[in-house]
Amino acid sequence: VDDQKSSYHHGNLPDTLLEHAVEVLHEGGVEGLSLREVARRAGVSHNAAYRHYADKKSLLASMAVWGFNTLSARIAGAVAPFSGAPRTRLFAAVRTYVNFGLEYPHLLRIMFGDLPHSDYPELRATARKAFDLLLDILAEGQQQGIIASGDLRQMALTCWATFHGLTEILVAQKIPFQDPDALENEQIVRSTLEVLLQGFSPHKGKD
Amino acid sequence: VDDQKSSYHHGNLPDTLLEHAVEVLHEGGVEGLSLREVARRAGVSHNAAYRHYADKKSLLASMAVWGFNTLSARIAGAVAPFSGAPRTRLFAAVRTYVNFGLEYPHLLRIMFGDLPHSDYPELRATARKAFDLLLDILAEGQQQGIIASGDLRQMALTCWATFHGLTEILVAQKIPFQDPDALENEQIVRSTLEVLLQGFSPHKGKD
DNA sequence: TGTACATCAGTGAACGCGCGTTCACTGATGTAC
DNA sequence: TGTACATCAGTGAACGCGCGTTCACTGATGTAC
Repeated sequence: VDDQKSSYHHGNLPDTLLEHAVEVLHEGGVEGLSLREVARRAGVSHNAAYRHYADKKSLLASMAVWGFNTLSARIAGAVAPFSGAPRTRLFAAVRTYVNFGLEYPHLLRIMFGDLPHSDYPELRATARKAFDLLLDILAEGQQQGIIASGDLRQMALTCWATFHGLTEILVAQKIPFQDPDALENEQIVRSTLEVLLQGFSPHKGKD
Repeated sequence: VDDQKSSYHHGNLPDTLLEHAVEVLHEGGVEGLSLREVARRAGVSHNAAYRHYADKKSLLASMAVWGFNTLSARIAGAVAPFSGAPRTRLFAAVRTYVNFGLEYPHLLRIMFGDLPHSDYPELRATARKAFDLLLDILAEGQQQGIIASGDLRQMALTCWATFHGLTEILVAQKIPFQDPDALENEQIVRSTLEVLLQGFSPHKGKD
């Protein structure tokens, strides 16, 4: 961001608005997110946004897309160093997911359902991209024999759902036991993943 | 509800408001929920609610409490016929949970986090009651030896998180594969539970 | 290099709206005697 | 059983607010010649 820039033309308003929107959302939730407030933060008149976003929902959609892209990038980054070790990769991935959710709880909610799904194909595509990262890791696990053969998509869905739900619960601080000896988030994530991996394991203990 | 009742005094406004609030929420989400609209539906002046609810947040809290109570009652009812069969009980419970979420998606979100958690002890208590139902079932499973010994609360948390997340994903229709041959919800729930139960199983296939 | 002009990106005033909440009130209810 | 009166549960008008969106506009930019 260059302060020397012309004070009339902004340079990169769309992205600047997006950044401030994410910030406003973070502070006040969806209820507190208004185009006017976002414009205010961007130091721009309250209707300048209409030059770049058709309406409020359009901005929300862009935020969700940004969210999925950021999430994907973080997961990809967290997973990269552990090539060939799907267990470690998976842990890195879900840990990243949970942390992302703890960092942007309201954004996560926008990403999942505050928007008319099918109206925004770009949203769908970026969500799909994030899901594919998970699929790849599980596929690798399957090749290495630590995950049973079977429908990978179903397993990926179960995995996603588990950590999505865990994130929401951690965010809400609605864990119904809040003892002083409560587990740290990190540990909760780890042991949840272990349950899941045992469930995915090919070594079935038939009884 | 008695139409013959005095037209001035309503009889049971608090509950009537609550019912309409749940309905309004269902139709328009949190964004669309206003005290005025709720009052309108109840056929009552727009400020009559203040006689029974201190403010809007207070009504939201009551809605969340209603949600947890309803959820608990449904789970208890679904689970009751299968005394002594924890596997079946667990399936009934999680199926009920998912269906509840599909029926009241916005309510579920209010129950989980739209509210200042600790400000509403009644909320916490009713949430806890629902969680205890799950704990009981898992405890029974542990006694019967189909669930490994270990921290029940951790397992219950994992279980809750899994199906909470699954519900959100199903609600959002954000399942990244939407093939015509996609699994039915019921089947997704069942196979997810099977993964989880294998994960909880005491018959560990150490490798 | 200089100028005319279309295009683009912003401004500021104004619109209509529904909201939460407060106020002074009024009608109905129930209790003391 | 009858009446006075406190209490309770509703009403209707009014408040101030911030919102999304539209309008006619103006300043900056870039391109054709």
